[in-house]
Amino acid sequence: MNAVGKKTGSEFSERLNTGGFRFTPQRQQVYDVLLQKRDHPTAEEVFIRAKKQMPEISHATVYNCLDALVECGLLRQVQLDRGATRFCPNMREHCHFYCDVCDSVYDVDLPAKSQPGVSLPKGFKAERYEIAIHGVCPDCAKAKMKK
Amino acid sequence: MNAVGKKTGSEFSERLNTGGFRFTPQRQQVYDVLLQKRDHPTAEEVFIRAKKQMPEISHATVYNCLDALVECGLLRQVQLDRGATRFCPNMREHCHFYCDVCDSVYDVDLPAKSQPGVSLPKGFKAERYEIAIHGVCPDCAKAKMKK
DNA sequence: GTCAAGATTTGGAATAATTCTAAATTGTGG
DNA sequence: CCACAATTTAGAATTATTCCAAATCTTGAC
Ligand SMILES: [Mn+2]
Ligand SMILES: [Mn+2]
Ligand SMILES: [Zn+2]
Ligand SMILES: [Zn+2]
Repeated sequence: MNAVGKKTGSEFSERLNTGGFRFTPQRQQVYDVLLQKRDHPTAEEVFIRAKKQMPEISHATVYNCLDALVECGLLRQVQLDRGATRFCPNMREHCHFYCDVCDSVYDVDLPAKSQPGVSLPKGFKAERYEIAIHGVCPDCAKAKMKK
Repeated sequence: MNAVGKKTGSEFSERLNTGGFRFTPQRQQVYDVLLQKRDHPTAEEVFIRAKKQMPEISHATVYNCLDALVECGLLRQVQLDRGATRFCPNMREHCHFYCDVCDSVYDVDLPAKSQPGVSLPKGFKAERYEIAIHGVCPDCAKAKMKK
C-alpha cells in the first residue's frame, strides 16, 4: 500500500479473491470512485459518479459492489446521522468528524495507542470500534462568527 | 436524577420548557416508552409501544416527539448500522455495543477519564463523541460455539 | 472448444425509513 | 371569548435500501 492507501490493480484483485469475490469492472469502477474523491459519498453519490465512466452501471450493482468491497476489507462503511450510509476507502485506523451544520465528513487520525480502554462485561466479543466526533467544521464555524 | 436516570414529571416538563418546548401528553408517553424498556428501540418500535397506551398517537408525532426530546437533552439518538435510528434515554456518558449477529444494543460505561485523546486540526469544534463497539453479544457467542 | 453451474449485473418493483403538508386541535395570554 | 402560535394528525411524498427474475459473464469439467 502506498502513502494514500491506493492499491495496485493486482492487490485489489487479490483482496477480492481472498474474500471469495471475483474481479469485475464494476467493482473496480466503484472502488476508483471512492479513491478519486475522498469525501465519504453515499451509495447514491457513488452511483452518480460511477455512471459518468460507466453509463450502464445499475443502482443495485453499486450497492452490491459496495457491500462486497466492505466485506473484503477494501472499504469502510460509516453511519453518521439519519441520512444515507457513507463509504470510505481509507483503511488506516481513523475516526470521523461530522459537521452537523453542512454534513461534511473528515478523516481524523487516532493517536497510535488509542483503543478506548473500555472494559466490556464478560462474554462480549469486540470486533471493531467506530468513533464519530460531531461538531462544527472550520468553514461553518467561520460563517457562524460573521453572523 | 435518580439511580436509573428517571426524571420526575416536573423535571421532565422543565427540561422541555428550557428547550423551548411545551409539555404534551404525547411527549410524556414517548419518553415513558423509552424509560420502560431500555433496549434502544427504533422510531417504529416506539410508535408501536406508545400506541398500546395512546391508540390515537400518530407516526409523525412520534418522530416529532423523539426529535424534541433529543433536542432538549432528554434522549440520545444512536446510529449503528444501515437500519433505522435508535433512541436511548440514558444520558450518562456511555457508549454502545452492537451485536452484528442479532442487532441488539447494550449500554457500556466509559471509564471516568475517557474522552479519546484525539487532537483535531485547527478550526474544528467538537461538540460530542459517539463511540460504537461492534462485535458479538454473549448469547450469540454461545450459539456460535455450539455450531 | 463446448457446456453446465455458479457468480454477477441489470432494471424495475417492493419495502423500509423518514420527511412533508395541510387541516384540525390544543393551550396561552389578552 | 378571541387571536395566535404550537402541536398533533392522517396520509402523501420522498429517500434509502433491498429484493427479484431475467440476461450476461466466468470458470471448470469434459
Ligand atoms: Mn473515513
Ligand atoms: Mn444507550
Ligand atoms: Zn460544516
Ligand atoms: Zn447477539
